[in-house]
Amino acid sequence: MLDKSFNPAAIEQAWYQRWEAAGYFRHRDHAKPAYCIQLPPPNVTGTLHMGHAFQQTLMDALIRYHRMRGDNTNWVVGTDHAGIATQIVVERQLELEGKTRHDLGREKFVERVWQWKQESGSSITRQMRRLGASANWEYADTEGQKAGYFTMDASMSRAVVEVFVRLYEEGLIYRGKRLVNWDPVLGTAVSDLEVDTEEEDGKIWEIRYPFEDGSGSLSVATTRPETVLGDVAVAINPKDERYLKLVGKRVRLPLTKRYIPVIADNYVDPDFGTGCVKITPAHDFNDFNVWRRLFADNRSIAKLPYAGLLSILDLSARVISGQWLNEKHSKSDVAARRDDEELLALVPKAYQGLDRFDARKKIIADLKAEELLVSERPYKLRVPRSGRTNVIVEPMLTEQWFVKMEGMAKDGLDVVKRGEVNFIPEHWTATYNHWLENIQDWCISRQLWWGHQIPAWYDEDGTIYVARSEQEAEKKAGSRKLKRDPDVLDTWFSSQLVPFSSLGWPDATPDLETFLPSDVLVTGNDIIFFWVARMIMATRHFTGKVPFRHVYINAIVRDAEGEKMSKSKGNTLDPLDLIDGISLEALLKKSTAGLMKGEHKERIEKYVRSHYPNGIQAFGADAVRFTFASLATFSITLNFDLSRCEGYRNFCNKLWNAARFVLMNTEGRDCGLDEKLPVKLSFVDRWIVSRLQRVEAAAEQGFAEYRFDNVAASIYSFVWDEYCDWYVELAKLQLQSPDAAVQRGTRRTLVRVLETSLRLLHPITPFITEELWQKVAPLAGKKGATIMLQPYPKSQPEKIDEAAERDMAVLKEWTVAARNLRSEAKIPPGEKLPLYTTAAPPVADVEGTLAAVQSLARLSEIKQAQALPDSTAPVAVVGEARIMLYKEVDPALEAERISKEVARVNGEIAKAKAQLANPSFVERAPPQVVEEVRKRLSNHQQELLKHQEQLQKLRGRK
RNA sequence: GGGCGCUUAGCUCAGCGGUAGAGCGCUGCCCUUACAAGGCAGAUGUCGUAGGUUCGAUCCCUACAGCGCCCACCA
Repeated sequence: MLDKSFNPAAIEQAWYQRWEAAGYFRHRDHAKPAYCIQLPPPNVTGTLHMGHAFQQTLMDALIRYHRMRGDNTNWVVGTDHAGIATQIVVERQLELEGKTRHDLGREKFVERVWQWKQESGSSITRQMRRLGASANWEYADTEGQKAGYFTMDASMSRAVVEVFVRLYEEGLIYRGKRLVNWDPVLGTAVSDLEVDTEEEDGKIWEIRYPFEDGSGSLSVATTRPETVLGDVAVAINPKDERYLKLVGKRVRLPLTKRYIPVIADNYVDPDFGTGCVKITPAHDFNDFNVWRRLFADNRSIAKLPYAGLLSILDLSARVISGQWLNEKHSKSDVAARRDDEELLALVPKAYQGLDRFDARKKIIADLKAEELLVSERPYKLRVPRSGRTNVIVEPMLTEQWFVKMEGMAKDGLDVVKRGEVNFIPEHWTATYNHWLENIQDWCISRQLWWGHQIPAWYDEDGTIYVARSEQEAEKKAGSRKLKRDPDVLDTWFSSQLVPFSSLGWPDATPDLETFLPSDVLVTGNDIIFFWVARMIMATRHFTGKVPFRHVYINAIVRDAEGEKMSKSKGNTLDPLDLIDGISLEALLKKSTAGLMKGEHKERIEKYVRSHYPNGIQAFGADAVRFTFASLATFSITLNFDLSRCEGYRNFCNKLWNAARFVLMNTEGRDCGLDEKLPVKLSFVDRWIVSRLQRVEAAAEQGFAEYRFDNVAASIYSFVWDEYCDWYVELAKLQLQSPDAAVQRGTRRTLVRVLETSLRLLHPITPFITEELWQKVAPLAGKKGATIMLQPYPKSQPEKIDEAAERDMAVLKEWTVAARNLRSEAKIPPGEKLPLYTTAAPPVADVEGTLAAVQSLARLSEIKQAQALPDSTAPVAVVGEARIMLYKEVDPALEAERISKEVARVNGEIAKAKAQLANPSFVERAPPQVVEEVRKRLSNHQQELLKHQEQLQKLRGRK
């Protein structure tokens, strides 16, 4: 006998281990249709958060659904080496030991990262197992960790090198000196996507630049005064009448002895600020472009000697003495000038060595002192910060590797346009398109140690040899001595290859043939650019195929109030705490662990105490998964509500108890397995079977449309509202039947419908369904080691029985009406009363229906008569019939109740009449709609008459 | 500045051209031998505002308001 209530902890882990050990998660048979999902590989440093749990619930539901449908499923999983994130984690550890990575040296440091990874990495994959993820852990697992592939392992790395070499050979990867976003703390370039630009409160300053000839000055505005030191020109708009005559003149750069020219460029907006812009080409993207347009490729550069690329910051963003970065200036051009000496100290000594923000302060003070500061005003500006360290990035001119994006981007746009890849919900296509249409070349080199080292070597002359190995490079270089490029690749460079590298590419493996393209990618909208777009481009380029057919963009998980989850607010939830439960004390400790500032702590504690006064209950993985499925609409956000989770835990308990009831009434008895014995099915049996077909169809449709909410809701209401609330109650009655064939039919239906419901639910709630199925299935004549590999229920339209559904609707209507009379008349549940009716229910099985109503509404008997007894007892109108619950009640109260009914019906009548009185409605609306309204009107009118009759009777009594 | 999305019951959300739905919450009455993590009954909405299209609009169109997200080189 089952326990009285559902206890998830008792079953979950045991089942998972059994499934995994039995190898049920592996793909099985390449002759069957393939179904493949690629997991967005979580960072090895990561722990499971709500977003993961949500995504993985959906992926697992799809995988389990397709596995049950007999598909050859392969959920390819793995972890990402997460270059920057992981390096930071290990560097922090070293910090605690008082060391930096430089103390260890590159080789030892990388060793250390690997060591860390083996010991504490991939804890996230262990957490995924708690959720029930039926992932193919052994697939592409070259490290034997049962965590899938690792993007730094040998086979994945091989693909990375191969891709790099091929792209280089095709001329799509190049090395160049470009302005890039530079993180001065990490000391590396980052890509455009890794920079978050937020509006912040800052200041804008206006600075005066005196003319060389002493004829006055002009003013420029800036939000970064420290860059004054690197100015090489002042620009105005060529159409700006005010300044046109100044072009070619020189101004003195404040705080220095340099003179810089006034130039003209369309980039300048004459209506903004003073209409004059300082040009700092080595430290600003716009200025760099101006410089390129006007000087770099312009022969007139000879006339503008000092307008070079002047760098004034080192790679940690401290002010240096100043250095010309473009060759023309660094060599002969500058040296030939007369005023060289002035230039020797490009940046005054006073500023050298200062951090960029200290330099800013000093420069402002000095400008003030020299009366060159015109104004200082508060200003909202967009500040670019590094996504990882949150420090302000500095545009820095450095040698980096880039991937040309134009051609691949065009192809990426085409495959989506052609519908080979579809976004779900569809509107994400616009986001994808917009980015690809405006894509810039991708800076892929990072000045880090942890990652795939770039397979490029240089000889002493700086000639580049890109090769698959050092040997290959040496072969190319001949006798020259080589040095390998120290940089590593952007993490996304390897992740973009996952759709094919995980399947064995560059080898032509059977799995590559079978599982590419995968069926659907389930991922967050935040990595459409980082990952989704790049996978599409790379996979197309190297395999000619798309990586996946569908991209399901899942909602962002927020807290119950719709707030972003963040540690500093204390509103984060750990999926494992929802599964296992957690006490308030433990939760408090956990929420405030590892915090830097004391002031947050109080606020977080307050939040936690008020939201989880008793901690969090253990809901179990099934309830958590069901909650995620129910909330998976196409909305952009998902507000995770604990009370919702509790509701679905209750649902699991309901299912558990329904099974408990069924088992109590069927185990050891005749459940109709012997086909030779007669079986009688009532319309109630046929009704529940009919309803089951409809739910099966709804589930199939829901999965096909990725409407997990619809799948969950339709099964939920079937199990609870139909099977438990009505069928089980009526089955109790049928089990009392003296007819063995009726009993047999009832047991058979009870068992079969339950067994099918378990299979229907299994993709969403795997644990409870497995546990119950093991007990229920044999009673339905089914055998199997696991529900996981049983066929998913399929709707059989021939079992839809509309007559039974209609009759059941009448049964429900009568029952509810009678119960309602009881309730309104405040009759205690224990008291049984007779019910009078003026007509029989319009059903095939009148006797059976009346018996059911009598039982469900707790009536002593049902009597049919021409007229109702002359009584003030409560009366209801059900279809053609009037029914009376035979108990004298206060006529005034009863009159009031009926008056309410009359008012409601009158309202309906008025609405219908108004519609029919409109000639154009009657003429133009479809006939069946008009007919419907007519029928509704006539029904309501009849009902009204019956109510009025009763009302009169009651009034006569007063 | 450009783009996308949202606004429906107290809360969180489905519905998207023909009598407004769910979960949670709320109100009564019940520990009725599957389940109090439950049963039965019930209340609750000028479907953001203003126009338009239509026989008919929560649903389609336009404008406006509020909220959210993404992209963008205005110093």
